[in-house]
Amino acid sequence: MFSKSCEYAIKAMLFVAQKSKDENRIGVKEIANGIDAPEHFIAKILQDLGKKKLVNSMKGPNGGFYMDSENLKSSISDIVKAIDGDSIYKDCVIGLKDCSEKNPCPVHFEYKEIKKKLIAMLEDNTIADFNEKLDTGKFFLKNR
Amino acid sequence: MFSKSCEYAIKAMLFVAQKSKDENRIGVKEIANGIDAPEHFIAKILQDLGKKKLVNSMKGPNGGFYMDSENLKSSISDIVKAIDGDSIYKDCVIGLKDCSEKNPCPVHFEYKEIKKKLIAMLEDNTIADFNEKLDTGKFFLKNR
DNA sequence: TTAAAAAAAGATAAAAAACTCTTTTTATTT
DNA sequence: AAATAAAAAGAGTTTTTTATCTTTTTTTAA
Repeated sequence: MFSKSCEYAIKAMLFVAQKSKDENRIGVKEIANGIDAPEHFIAKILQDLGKKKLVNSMKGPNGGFYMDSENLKSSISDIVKAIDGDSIYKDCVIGLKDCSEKNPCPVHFEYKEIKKKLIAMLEDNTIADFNEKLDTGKFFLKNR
Repeated sequence: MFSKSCEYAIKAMLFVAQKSKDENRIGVKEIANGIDAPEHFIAKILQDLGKKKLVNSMKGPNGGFYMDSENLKSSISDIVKAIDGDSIYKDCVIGLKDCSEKNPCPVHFEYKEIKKKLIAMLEDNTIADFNEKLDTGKFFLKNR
């Protein structure tokens, strides 16, 4: 469904949000560790997310990644769009270049409903929402 | 969602089913053309599907691919499993190695419902069903 | 004002996926 | 039996994705 980069991106964002509360910043190494991802690889991804204003960062000692209140309002959808683009939103399941109501592939109408639900899910859940979830201790970003 | 190979596989299967009615066989070149896919590449994919008994073939002049009544009973799910394996069925959306009811990722329960519908769709639709659809002329496997 | 800590940037490498080309095998038709 | 047509098999190549390593820049703190 999502690329590996995108999976890492989602996990990294949730992790940063969780760990960077009250002015705290968190380093790439800790993030990589916390979500079980290759350090240099998520560094790249976070740089990318940073350029796209989904996360903030500071260089130097005591630097790291963090989120401001604006960042916390992002949805999973925002992250997915930033990393994988909008292919999930517009591409045909079986790869028809121009699949539409007027020119539908055989699964077009059946998938339409599922897609709608999927998009709703991605758009409705904000980072802040997940923050609460993770705080309950009942959800995980990696398997110990 | 699906790999390119899998997308081609689905389209090729539907195309063969449609074009190989009453004892007819259809060649790789025609299939490639009919679904707008690279010839040698789908040849491989069809070989694979053939080994897995999802489609039949004959060598030699007048040979080609065709489907028997058993083959027509396959679902999209069968094709997906043959090509992409069962990752769609069992993998976590954000890539947790062991994501389960007891050890859920933050989106586990939201995605669960969507996944259920997706799988139902893939399992409920047989090649025979699609055959009827395509016969109406209102659905397409490629953009002219 | 220098040393250290951290992200940013750049460059390279490894692995996987997508695609192509060539040869072999099998079946058919003349 | 020979020529031919088609899939099967094998062996690349290219492109994309994933991952790593190195250098540079920025910031802080001693």
